[in-house]
Amino acid sequence: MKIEIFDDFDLKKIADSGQCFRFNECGDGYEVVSSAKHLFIKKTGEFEYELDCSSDDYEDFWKNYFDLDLNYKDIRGRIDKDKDNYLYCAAEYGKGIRILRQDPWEMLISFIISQRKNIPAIKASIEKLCAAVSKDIGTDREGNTIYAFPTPEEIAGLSDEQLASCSLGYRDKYVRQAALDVVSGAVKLDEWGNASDEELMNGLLGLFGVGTKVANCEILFGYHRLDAFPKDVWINRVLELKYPNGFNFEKYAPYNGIMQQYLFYYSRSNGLI
DNA sequence: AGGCAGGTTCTTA
DNA sequence: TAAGAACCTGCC
Repeated sequence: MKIEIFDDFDLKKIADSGQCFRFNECGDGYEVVSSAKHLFIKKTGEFEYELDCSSDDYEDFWKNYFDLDLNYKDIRGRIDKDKDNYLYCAAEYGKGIRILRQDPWEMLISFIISQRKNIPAIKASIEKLCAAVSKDIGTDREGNTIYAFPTPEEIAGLSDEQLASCSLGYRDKYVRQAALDVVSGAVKLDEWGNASDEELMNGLLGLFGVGTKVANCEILFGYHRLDAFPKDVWINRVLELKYPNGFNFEKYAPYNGIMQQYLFYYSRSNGLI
C-alpha cells in the first residue's frame, strides 16, 4: 500500500538515529523488524511511501509504530534560533527523525545489550539472539530469513551456551535475569506503562544491569515518554561543551527526549561539534 | 598490541 | 557518598 507523509519522516535518519537496531537499509528501501512483525518500506515520491503491508496492518500497527500522529514540525518550532542556535542547527540537521513506538521488552533487552558496545556490535548481538531462537517470520528483500525478537520465555529457555553464542559478554547474565524476572511475574512491563514516571524509573533501576542511562533509553524508546533524556557519552560531551550553563529542560518539556535525539544525531554525524 | 566502545556493578575508603 | 577497578567482545 502507499501512504503520504508531508513532514518529518526520513527513513535514513531514523535508521541512523540509534533508537532502533533492526531497521536497516535493504535494496532500495528499509527492512524494519519489531517484535514478531516486519515491514519493507520504500520512498517512492517527495511525500510518498510504499509499504508491503495491508491497510489493516498499517492502521493497526505501523502507523502507530512510526508515531505518525505526533506533529514533530510543531515541536521543532519551539526552538528559538537566536536563543539556542546549536539546538536549532541540530534540529534542522535531524529534521525527519521521529521517536518510534517500539516494544518495551525488545527495547529493554536491546539497551541492556547496548552498554559499552558500538552500534554495529549491538546490532550483531541482537541478530544472534534472534537467530538463537530462530522463530522464522519471513524473508527480506535480499533473501535473508527474518527472525522475530525472542519473548521473555524464549530467552529464559535458552541454554547458557546458546546465550553465550550471542556475543553478549558480561551482559548475558543481565539479559537472562531480565527474562526470568518477566517470566516469573516479578516484573510486569505492561503494568509499568500505567505507572508514574518515578515509579517506572525506580522499577527499571531495580533490574540487574540497568542503570540511569539504560533506564532512560527504555523510558523514551520503550515507553514513548518523550521527556526522558538519556545521557550517554555523546550527550554528556554536548552538554559539557555547548551547555556549560545548563540545558533549558523547562522550555522543551514534555519533549526533551526529542531534543536529545536531535543533539545526539547531530553531534555523532558531525564527529561532534 | 593496547585502547576503547551509547554503562553498570562491585569494592574500597 | 564517591571515586576507581573490573567486566566480555570485537574492531581499529
